[in-house]
Amino acid sequence: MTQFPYSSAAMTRNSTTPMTSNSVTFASVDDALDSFNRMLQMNPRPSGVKFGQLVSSLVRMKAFQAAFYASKRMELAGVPHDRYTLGLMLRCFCKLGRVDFGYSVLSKAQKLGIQFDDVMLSTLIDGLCKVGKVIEAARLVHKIRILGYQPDVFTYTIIIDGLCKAGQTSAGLELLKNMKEFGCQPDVFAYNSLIYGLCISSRINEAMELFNKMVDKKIMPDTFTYNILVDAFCKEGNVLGAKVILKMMIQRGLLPDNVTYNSLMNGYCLRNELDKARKLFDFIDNRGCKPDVVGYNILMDRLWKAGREKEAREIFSRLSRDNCLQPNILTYNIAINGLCHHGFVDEAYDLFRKMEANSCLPDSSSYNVIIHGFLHHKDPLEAINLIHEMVSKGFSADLTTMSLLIELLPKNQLDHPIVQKLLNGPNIKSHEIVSSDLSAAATQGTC
DNA sequence: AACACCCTAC
Repeated sequence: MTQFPYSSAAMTRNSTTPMTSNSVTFASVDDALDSFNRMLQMNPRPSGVKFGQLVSSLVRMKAFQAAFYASKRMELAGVPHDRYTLGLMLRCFCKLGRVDFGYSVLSKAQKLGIQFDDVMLSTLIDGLCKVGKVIEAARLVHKIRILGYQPDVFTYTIIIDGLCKAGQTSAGLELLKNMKEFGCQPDVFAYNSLIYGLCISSRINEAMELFNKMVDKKIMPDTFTYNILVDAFCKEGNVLGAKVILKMMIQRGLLPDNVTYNSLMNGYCLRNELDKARKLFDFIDNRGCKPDVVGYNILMDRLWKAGREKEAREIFSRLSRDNCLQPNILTYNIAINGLCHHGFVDEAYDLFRKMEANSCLPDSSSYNVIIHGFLHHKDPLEAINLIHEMVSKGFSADLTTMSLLIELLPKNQLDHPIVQKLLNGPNIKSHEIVSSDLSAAATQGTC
């Protein structure tokens, strides 16, 4: 095992990936940032390549905000960007939903005389799709083709995925034909995107046809393919269909994973078979393939909804006791919602306030859930304060929350100054606030 | 160095 030389914390290379000179893995985001801070203080400073490796490790941990900051600090410290670090920065912006800054990375590359490549363009196209700008993304593909870039199987798959998620599955199927005509062979990724698109548009029969077609073409379905189909059958309440797919999956030599089990558990719950769902949960637990956070979330939510309070609470505390698992934001939102619906609003509020300390910042859903709790069961005036707090943090109260507030608030409170402000003042869109720091960096002309 | 699946609020 090779040690990254700037780290005091224990650090491992990912044993499942080949050991390459530019891949380095940290145990946690904090470890990576500690290492980064040490590197910045060193004299002489480590090479740009080492900084690039570090930023890359943050990106692989999906710590995009941290990766962006690191990359920015590296730049301010005078370490020059190269094609690699600019590509990472672009990826961070796109993953954070800031394609606008993504474009500025490209112009920055141009200014620095760094030629951007197909990978960077594909990253940008994916960023556009992910913020719902599929048409702009498709136009960009057209434009780059004119400029002489050849879209490859990645680029096409990104657009197909974007079209499917925008509800344009038929256009996605059309693009599958077109890419073949352009000499680009679709792979398992492209088929998975389309099968997923057909499933979420309730076209499960066509999804199965496409599945058979890909097998005919000797493109081997993988775990993702089977998971998509298992989930689709489960959501239809057709657990028998789901089991057929599961059997096919196992016959192919693929093992069901947490995603498969979670979908099945969800399927049983939707059929009101909560006790198979529980059995399945315990079955996974006894198999060495532990339930993951999502599994806990699904089961806890369905138990709350079935009014099985004691069991729902037990699932939550079991998750909190598990050393390997961390409740995520959805865990809290589900628990808060369940508590509120059963009248435990004070307890829900305590949990809401504990989120931050447990390194889970409340999001707009957390606020909406607790505010609904207050509106329904307790004190509409307290709800006003919370709405004010959420808006001041840059989240928007959703329409349901606002209309519920107006409905439930005593008439003599409607002219409450905070209420008037909420009703008249423009709410700040969350995405404009979440990355206000990114905006600051952008307006300084540095990115 | 770019792409895919499972969980919340009405």
